[in-house]
Amino acid sequence: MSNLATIANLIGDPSRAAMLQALLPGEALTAGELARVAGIGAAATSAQVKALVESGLVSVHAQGRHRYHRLAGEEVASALETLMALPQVSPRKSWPHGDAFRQARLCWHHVAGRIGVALHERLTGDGWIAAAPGGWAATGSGEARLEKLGVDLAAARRAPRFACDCMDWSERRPHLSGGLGREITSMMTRRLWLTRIEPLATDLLQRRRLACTPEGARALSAEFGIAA
Amino acid sequence: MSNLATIANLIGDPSRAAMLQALLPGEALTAGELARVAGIGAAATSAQVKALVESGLVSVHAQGRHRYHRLAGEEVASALETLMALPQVSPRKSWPHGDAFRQARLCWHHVAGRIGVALHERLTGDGWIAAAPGGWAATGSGEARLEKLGVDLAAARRAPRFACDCMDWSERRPHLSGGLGREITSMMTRRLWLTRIEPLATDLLQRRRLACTPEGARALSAEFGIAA
DNA sequence: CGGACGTTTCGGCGCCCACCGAAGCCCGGC
DNA sequence: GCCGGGCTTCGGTGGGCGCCGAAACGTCCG
Repeated sequence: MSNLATIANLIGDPSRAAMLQALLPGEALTAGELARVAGIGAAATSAQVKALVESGLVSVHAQGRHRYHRLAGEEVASALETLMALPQVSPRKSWPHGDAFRQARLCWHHVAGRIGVALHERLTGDGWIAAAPGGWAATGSGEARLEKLGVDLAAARRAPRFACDCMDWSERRPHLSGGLGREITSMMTRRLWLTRIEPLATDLLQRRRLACTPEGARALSAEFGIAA
Repeated sequence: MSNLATIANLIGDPSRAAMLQALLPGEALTAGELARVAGIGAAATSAQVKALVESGLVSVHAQGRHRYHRLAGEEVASALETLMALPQVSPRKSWPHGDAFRQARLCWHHVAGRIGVALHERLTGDGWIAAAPGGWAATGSGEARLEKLGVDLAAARRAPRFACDCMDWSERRPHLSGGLGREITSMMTRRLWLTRIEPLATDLLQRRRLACTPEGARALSAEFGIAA
C-alpha cells in the first residue's frame, strides 16, 4: 500500500481522527483522555493509539502509570489542518464547534483562527517578516518591533524552523507557525491579550479555544492594526 | 463524522489513493484509465469515482462516451502532496518509483522534485519573489528577469493565486505553486529545458516524470545557479 | 439500425477491522 | 504485601465496505 493510502487510512478512521484533532493544540493527552474523546473503550483505544504511534504520527512518553501522547511534530499538525481546510463534503454545514471557535484557538503552539490569519497578514504585509528559504525571516525593523513587544526572538530561532505557514482550516488562509509563531503566542498569553477557555465538559477540543481580552483587543489594534 | 475523518477516509482507500496519485499531475483521466491505475474492475471503479466526485475532491467532465476526471483544484493536489511528505511509516523503504522520479516531475501544473525545490529556493533567496499576503509576489527586479526569460506574468496573475508554496513529498521542502509556478513550467517546457517522459507500461504515474535536457541543465545553471 | 465500447446500476459475496469483555500487567499508594 | 487504577493483550463477534459478474444504459460508428 502506498504511503499516501497508509497515512490517510490512519487518519480516516473516525476514532483516530477524533484523537488527532484533540491533539492538534499540541498538548499531551493520556490514553484515557483519548478514549473519552473518541468515545470508545480502553481496549479499542489502546489498539488505535498503537497504530498511530507505530506510524510515526504520534509520539508517546511514559510517565508513571500514565502514558502521554502528542503529535509527532508540527508538520503533522500542519498536514491535518490542511486536510480540514479542503472543500467541505456534501451539504455544507455550520462549523462543528460554533463561530466562537473561529475567532482564536491554539494550533500546535501558535494562534490560529481569525486572529491568527489576521496576524499573518499584517506581519507579512507590513514588513515585519520577509520571505526566506523554507519560510520567513524577520526584517531589521521587524526584529526591533518584535523585541519591543516582548517576543523572545532568540528562543524562536532555536526552533527547527523560525517561521513558516500553516494552513488554517476554518479561515482557509495561512497563519504563522514555527518558533516565531510560538513565541508571539507566548507573549500574547503572558501579557494576557489572549486567555485559554477551559473545557466545559468532556469535549477536549474546547481546550483549543482562546478568548481575546479587552486589553488584548486594544493592543492588537494599536500594535498590528487588527480589529479583533 | 468529522470533516477530517471523512476526507481522510476517502483518500485512505488504496484504490482511491492510487487514482488520486494518478491525477496529481493535473491531467484528466477517464474512468477506464483510473480503473487500470487502481487495478480494479469497472464496476468498483464507478463506485469509487462517484464517492470522490461527490466529496468534491475530483471534478468530472462528460464528453461523448468518455468521462474525464481531474482533481477539483490545486489545494487538493497540495494537500495530497503534504500528506505524502509526512514521516514514512514503519520500515523506511526506497522511493516507490526510483530515484529518477525525484529529479523532476509535474505536480498539478508546476515542477516538483529536486529541480522544483531548488527553483523555489533560488527564487525566494535571490529576491525574484517576496512574501505577500497569502503567498508570494514578484519583486521589481524579479519581474524584469522573469519576463526576459519568457515567463508570461500576465497569465500568471490571472490564476486564483499568483504564487504560493506546495509541500514536495519526495524532498520534504516546498516548491512553487500557483499561476507563477504554472507559467514558469510552461516556459521551461516550451523552451525544451524539461521534457515529458512518456509512460512505458500501464503505470500512469510515470506520466508525471520530467527529464532535464542538456540545454535545460545549462540554462538552469546560468539563469538560476541550479545544478540539475 | 445494429453492434461495439465505455460506463453505471444491481445483487451478492467475503474480508477486513474496529469494537467489546475479560484477563493480565505495571505502577503507585495505603 | 495487598489493593486500586491506568493501560495492554487476547479471543471473539459483527458490521461496513470494497470487490466482482451480470445486466442495463448511453454514445459513437459503420
